Amino acid sequence: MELASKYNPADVEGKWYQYWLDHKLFSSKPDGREPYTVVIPPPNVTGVLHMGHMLNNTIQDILVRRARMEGKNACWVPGTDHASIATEAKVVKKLAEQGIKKSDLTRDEFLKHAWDWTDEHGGIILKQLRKLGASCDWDRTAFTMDEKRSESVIKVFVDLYNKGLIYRGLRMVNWDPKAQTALSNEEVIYKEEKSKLYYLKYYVEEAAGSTDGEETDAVVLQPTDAFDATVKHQVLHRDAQGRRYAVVATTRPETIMGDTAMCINPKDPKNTWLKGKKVIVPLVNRVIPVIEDRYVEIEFGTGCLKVTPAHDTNDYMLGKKHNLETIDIFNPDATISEAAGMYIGQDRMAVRKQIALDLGQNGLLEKVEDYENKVGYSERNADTAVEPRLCMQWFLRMQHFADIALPPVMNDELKFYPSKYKTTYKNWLENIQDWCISRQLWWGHRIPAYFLPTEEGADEKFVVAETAEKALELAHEISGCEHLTEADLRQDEDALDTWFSSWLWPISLFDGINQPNNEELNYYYPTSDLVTGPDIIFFWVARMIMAGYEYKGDMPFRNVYFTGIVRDKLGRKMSKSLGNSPDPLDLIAQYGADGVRMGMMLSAPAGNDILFDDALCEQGRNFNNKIWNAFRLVKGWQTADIEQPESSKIATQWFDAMLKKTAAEVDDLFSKYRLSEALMVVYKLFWDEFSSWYLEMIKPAYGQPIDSTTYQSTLEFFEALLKMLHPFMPFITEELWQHIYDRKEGESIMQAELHLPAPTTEEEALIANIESVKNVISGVRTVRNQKNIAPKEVLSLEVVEANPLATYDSVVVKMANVDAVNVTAQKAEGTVSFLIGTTEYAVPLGNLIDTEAEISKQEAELKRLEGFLIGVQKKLSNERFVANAPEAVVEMERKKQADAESKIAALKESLAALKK
RNA sequence: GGGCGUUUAGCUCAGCUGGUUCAGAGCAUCUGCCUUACAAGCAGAGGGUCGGCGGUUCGAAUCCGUCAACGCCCACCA
Repeated sequence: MELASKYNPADVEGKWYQYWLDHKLFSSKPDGREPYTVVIPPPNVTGVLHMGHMLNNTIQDILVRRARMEGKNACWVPGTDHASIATEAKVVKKLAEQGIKKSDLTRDEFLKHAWDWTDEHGGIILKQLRKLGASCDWDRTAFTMDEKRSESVIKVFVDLYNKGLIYRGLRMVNWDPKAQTALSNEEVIYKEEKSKLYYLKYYVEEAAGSTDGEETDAVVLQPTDAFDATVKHQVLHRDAQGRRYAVVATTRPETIMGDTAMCINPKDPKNTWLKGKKVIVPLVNRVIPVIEDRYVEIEFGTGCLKVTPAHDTNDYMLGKKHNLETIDIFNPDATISEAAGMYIGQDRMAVRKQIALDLGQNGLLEKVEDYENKVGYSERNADTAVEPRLCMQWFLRMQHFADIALPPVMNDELKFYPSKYKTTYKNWLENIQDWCISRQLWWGHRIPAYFLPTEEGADEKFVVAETAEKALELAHEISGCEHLTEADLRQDEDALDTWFSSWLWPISLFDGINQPNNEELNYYYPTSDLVTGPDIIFFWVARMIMAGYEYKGDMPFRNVYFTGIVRDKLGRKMSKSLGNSPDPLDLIAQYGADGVRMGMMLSAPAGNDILFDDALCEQGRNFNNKIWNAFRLVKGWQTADIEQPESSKIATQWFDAMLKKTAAEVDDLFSKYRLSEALMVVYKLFWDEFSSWYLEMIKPAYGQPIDSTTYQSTLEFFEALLKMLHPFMPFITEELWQHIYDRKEGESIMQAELHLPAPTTEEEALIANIESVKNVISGVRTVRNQKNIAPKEVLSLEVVEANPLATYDSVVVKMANVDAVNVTAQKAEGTVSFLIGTTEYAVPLGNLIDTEAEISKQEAELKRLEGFLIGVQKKLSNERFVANAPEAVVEMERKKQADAESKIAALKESLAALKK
């Protein structure tokens, strides 16, 4: 077989992926083996692969492939999410481009368009995952809106409603005016923003000619005076005509049309004069009462708060408490409504500017200050500020769920990696708020609530049921009206929050809601590892834990591995607008899937953000090439029935030990989810130990055959290395595994088991000895480098007094290219020497030696050692150290001292000889 | 405002419950090599007061306190 000198991923990746598919190697069915289950975090159905997916799915694939090779029944279930709000927005946008407005379509017509869109773009991302090598059981591919999943969602909704955990109510919710839907608290992202603080004048409504005595001791401020929040006395404002007014600081002057009160803190000395008064809303001229509530911060602004119950969560709370009127001045798209009485139909942001001008012109604006505050934005429409809005929504009571979901995480039954996220989780659950689960969208699971016909003005009546037929039965029961038909019932228009379906994912994928305790569910659940980003810990992870305990009575997964966020090499988040996000498929085309996978993993320490750099993929690609070429070398050898050289015998024993040692390290690292370190360990094993040391030790002279004993061992080692690498680099390892021996059709490295025993004490000792041998060889090579002696030129090596590594001389002879390792009592003249441990080695160079340089080198070393010795002696002469430190530590120091002394002696002797 | 985390070589990071000559790895850099698997390579080398200060200890990168910088999460100050 001819092998090119460079590995070409494109030649093999597609071939092996198809092979795996053809032989159903990803497929899993319950059997007697231990299950290993992973459910994919479902990407948006119409999305495309980005670097975050790349990282996330590479990690999952590594875990799954490794588990499979450990003999577990590995099952990785793929699927997609309908992503209600995001997908609906995309469809609306596409329709708009065609000149179609959503409002012109019926629900069914719109859904037809949405399904068309989904069918067209859906699943692209799953196809892309195959390029990466993802070993998902594709036969199990699910969609959050497919039949089984939809049925599960509806069933759960009805169940929770019947349990009294779901309720419907008029509440202040986060409103996305662009998508025109409510959002959950978690879907709102607060951003620090530069804005203005407007100080508005609210004149006091004066009974004609009245003055009262309350203000006699008040300080009268002129409009030009500065405000001082810390004042401890009454502060009263009068205009030129002597009229009294209060000043309110607000960032949202456009909401004054909705003001129904002004609020002060009852303990605020500045504003006591306002107690019991009525004030006039500027421009609007509506008279509103001054109410008192401790909620108001005395120190903020002037201590006066305008209360707009319809448009601010806190104001709403105040409104309820003080029985205030609620005036909703916005339309659903955040333009000003009829109810406002002015600026009707204009956008809120435009009105803010306009009203500031109008207030100023009417002398109602005291001043404007620059101000930084936080404004909530929709997670899905980053440019749209969320508007608090009062409307009827469906909610899920969360306290019950918090109670069942907190303990297992806190007591580590369900483990988080890294564990710092336990705190985040705890914090959220302990301050849990009810979940707004309704969305004013069509794309999603429609809420199974059916309204009965009601007379004008009467309270709405509704029933909740899985189907319209069942709803009708219930309707008959509660209304007592037998003549109601399905047509009389009106189903709620709202859809459910996307996460209301994804929180069931680990159960619904095995149809565990529709068929509780079915065989598959009982086998695969709880799943093993969940790999996801910390940004969806509340959206998804926490809620899956809740649903898991509610509907299966058990955790949905045993471990959660939180990945970092993929950033560019400058540490910036990858984003479309910055254009700093490479297309993963381009990278795969350039470096190969294995190269990109390795590039991702090299930079992905658990829990830290990863700074992605193409250079890492290059490193990955180079490694592929290294593996490829090592294989070319080995496969190029001819075997012969000749005796195994001593050096090869040592080498095979040593590398066998190295394999065992490294496998144990890798096991340990995997158990801690330190995958990038595990990869690094295998990388070094292959590149440094196997390629640079082992293969060089056993390499026959050019054109010579290799003995078959060594050759067989080498193939075994190679195979073991491929297996260790396979989870990280599935394609190249399969390609070479198939070449290394003849394989039967259908066989795959995927199923090959790798289990190595831990190294014995003797093997550990051998490894340590070979480390010393390598140092000796490096020592000789350094001498060559310094003296510019070609590797080809044969040198001699002397060991002074005794050779503790004599057993391995054959290796030294071969690797350092020396004729022999001779023990001498006294170094010959004209040698360059170096120390390995306490043993002195010398390379005779005759007249090549530069005595001066050698002397200064050795003197420097002597100086360093003497300094070191002083430090050790100081330590040992410290009585408290000798008395308090453990015996082993003291003993170690004594050895250091002895070693240093002997080295110093050797150096001095050597220097004396040089100086002769 | 509360909480969490980070700070170690030019870059990205290891260094676990203080003590193996402990200051490490990969990449990058420098020097010399087209040596018959691989220049996407080989052989060597240099590089850090472990963020600052203080403390505990015989002994601190490691434990405690404090300050600083950066990052993230949560929170109803208009």
